[in-house]
Amino acid sequence: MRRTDVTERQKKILAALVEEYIASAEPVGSKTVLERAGLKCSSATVRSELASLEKAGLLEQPHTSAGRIPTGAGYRLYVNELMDRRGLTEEETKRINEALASSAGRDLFQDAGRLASEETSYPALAVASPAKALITRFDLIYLDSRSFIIVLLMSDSTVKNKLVRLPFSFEEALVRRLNAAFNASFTGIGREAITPELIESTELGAGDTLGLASVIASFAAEALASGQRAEPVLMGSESLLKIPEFRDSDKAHRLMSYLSGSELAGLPSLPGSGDIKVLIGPENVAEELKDTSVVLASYDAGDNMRGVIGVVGPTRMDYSKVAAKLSYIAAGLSRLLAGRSMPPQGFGKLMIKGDDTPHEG
Amino acid sequence: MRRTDVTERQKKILAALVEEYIASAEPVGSKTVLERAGLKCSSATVRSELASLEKAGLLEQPHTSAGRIPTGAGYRLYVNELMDRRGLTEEETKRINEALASSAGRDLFQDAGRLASEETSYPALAVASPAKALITRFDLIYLDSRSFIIVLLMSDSTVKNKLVRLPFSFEEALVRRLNAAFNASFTGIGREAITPELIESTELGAGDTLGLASVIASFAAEALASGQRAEPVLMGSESLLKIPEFRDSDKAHRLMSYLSGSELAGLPSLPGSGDIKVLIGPENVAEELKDTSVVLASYDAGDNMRGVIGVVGPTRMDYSKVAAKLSYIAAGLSRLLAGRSMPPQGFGKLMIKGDDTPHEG
DNA sequence: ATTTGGCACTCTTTCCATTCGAGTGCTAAT
DNA sequence: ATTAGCACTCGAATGGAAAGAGTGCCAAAT
Repeated sequence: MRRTDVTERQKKILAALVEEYIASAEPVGSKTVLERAGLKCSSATVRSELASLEKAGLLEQPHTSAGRIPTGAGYRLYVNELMDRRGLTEEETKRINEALASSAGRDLFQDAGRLASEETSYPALAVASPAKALITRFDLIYLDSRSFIIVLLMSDSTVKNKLVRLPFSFEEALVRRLNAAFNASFTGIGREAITPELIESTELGAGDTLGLASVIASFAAEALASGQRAEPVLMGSESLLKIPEFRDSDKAHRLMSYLSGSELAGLPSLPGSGDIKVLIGPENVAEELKDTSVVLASYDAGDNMRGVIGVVGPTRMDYSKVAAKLSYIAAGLSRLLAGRSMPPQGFGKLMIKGDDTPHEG
Repeated sequence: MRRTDVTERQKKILAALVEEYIASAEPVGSKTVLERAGLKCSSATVRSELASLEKAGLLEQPHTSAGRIPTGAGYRLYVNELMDRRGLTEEETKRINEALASSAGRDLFQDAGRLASEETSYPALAVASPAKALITRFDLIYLDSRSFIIVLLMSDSTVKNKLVRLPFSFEEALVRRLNAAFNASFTGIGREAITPELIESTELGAGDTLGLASVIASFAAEALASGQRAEPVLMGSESLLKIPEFRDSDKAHRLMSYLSGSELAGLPSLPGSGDIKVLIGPENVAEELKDTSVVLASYDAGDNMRGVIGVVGPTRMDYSKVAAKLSYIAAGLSRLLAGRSMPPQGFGKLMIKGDDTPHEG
């Protein structure tokens, strides 16, 4: 059971078996291991070694008289100690760089997720860790006697806005007074601090008899709340269907439903920035992921925000490649998001940060 | 071949067969038809009628000595003339109403898509037809000597914004001058009108020696462009896997890839608002959809915008139910989006319209 | 004490032949 | 026209039998 029980030769055998299994998706027998590991012994010897490894809980047999496949523990040992951490080819890094660069600016999360999925051919998900941003500043832009725009500058330097159009008239002066009042009492507070009492006192303070304050407060509350929930994007879930393990429609369906439906709440404590976290099969908490592996890479999204990008695949997965690619993509994201010190595309040539993805009629 | 060749009894038989096939997903034989249609004749008669229908191109046999299934033309006749357009049950309408109401405001497209998918148990997609919105008004909010916010009010009443932070200082007065200059020369124009010359003249006019104008112009151009492309959302594609026709992983994979990857450019000329369009199997232009059916409903998204919501499923589909549900959802969307004259959720009680979905660090 | 060749054994997979059954098409009688 | 009856067809299900892959173990060899 203890790793120290595993001899050098056994490690070599385990590594060969895992690699073969990753490539072939089929139980591996003693003969095949022998070939791949290039050992100087007979298949009988390998067999007895395999039996030991099985006793140690690193391998298992689907049934008597089939080859063996790694257990979760087997993969874990492989990933921790045996795996040869090769990097990416030049072509691969180039491809990733280009893809990230070309998506510059818009929908970076989505594009990064798509990229991760395409590169690994597994479903990918990307989350920006919830920002606990507060409101730094209010601006109310008076448009005409019945409408104005609320512009909120958040502490994480995002900007949110809403156009408010009312069925009755109000004065520009009122909007100005409200602007000042909100800047005074609604900045730097959390959602729970927005109470009916606060709204009422703001209303009184600004002389608002029309209820505008409650509209503004409502939007403020919404803005504070929306930052709270992470919004995971899932890309390329259809690639599951190409994986032998998920040829079974039911299995694929279960996993896809979980991925697309879940809040991904089960996402484990995020790894530190730049780190890679590999969760192998049974190590996953979520029941639905028990026989899949999850590889996560975290990136620095700037302004103290941390994001995670990851893929979900069969336990039989080229961990080395996948980890390298995710890691590289995550680094690229960090570079693009955290620094943002490179010139924007288009006409400009200066650094820009903000929100440019509105949608809604 | 001409529809007039089809006798009343044949229509009855066709209808029974289609309905049975929709329910069972398996070729239907003469005996089953007889039972379901409740005809006063024998199975032999039905058989000869079936043979006629087959000759007319409305039915086909997967192989000799199996039951029959409808062809595209068969479904078409059924949908056009035979289908009994029953409405929704009270429970169904209630469920849809509640779902739409609860999503009020945020991510309505996405939620509507999800709803459509859940209700029909087919993959659903929702598109807002591209708005050709122009910029109505610029507001530049000066934050501090190195940053300001650009707020754009678009002609479709959405609002877009961006926080700009620069590595050098500038005066509030400059920002004010630029604000006026952009309001003068950049409102009401299309993207193609934003030329280097225009930017330069604006720069000169406002006395901008720092290049701020080009940053603002760049964002303006981006805002004008982003409205142009429709952004389809696809929901519930995993439900494909529950459908017998798509138990085959390869088939499912092909379709899912098409749906998630495509620009949905193949979406046919949209039906008029309130209309339902049914595209049966081979009627679809896209090769990938040749053996699926697409049901589309359009809705009115306000401000002259039109959206489409639809589902993709097997040709064997309960057209009546699906059409009714989509139609009802589309009507609900129209109500929520076009009018928007109902009080917003939260603290407010007045009508609100705008953009509240920023994301990006 | 480890390694090895050999061999019996176990299971799955594949293949074939057979049967089974649903459904048709045709014909002759009504 | 309709119908009962029947021969026919073709896929689906059934049931071994044979093949193949791989193991486990033992006795001999190193």
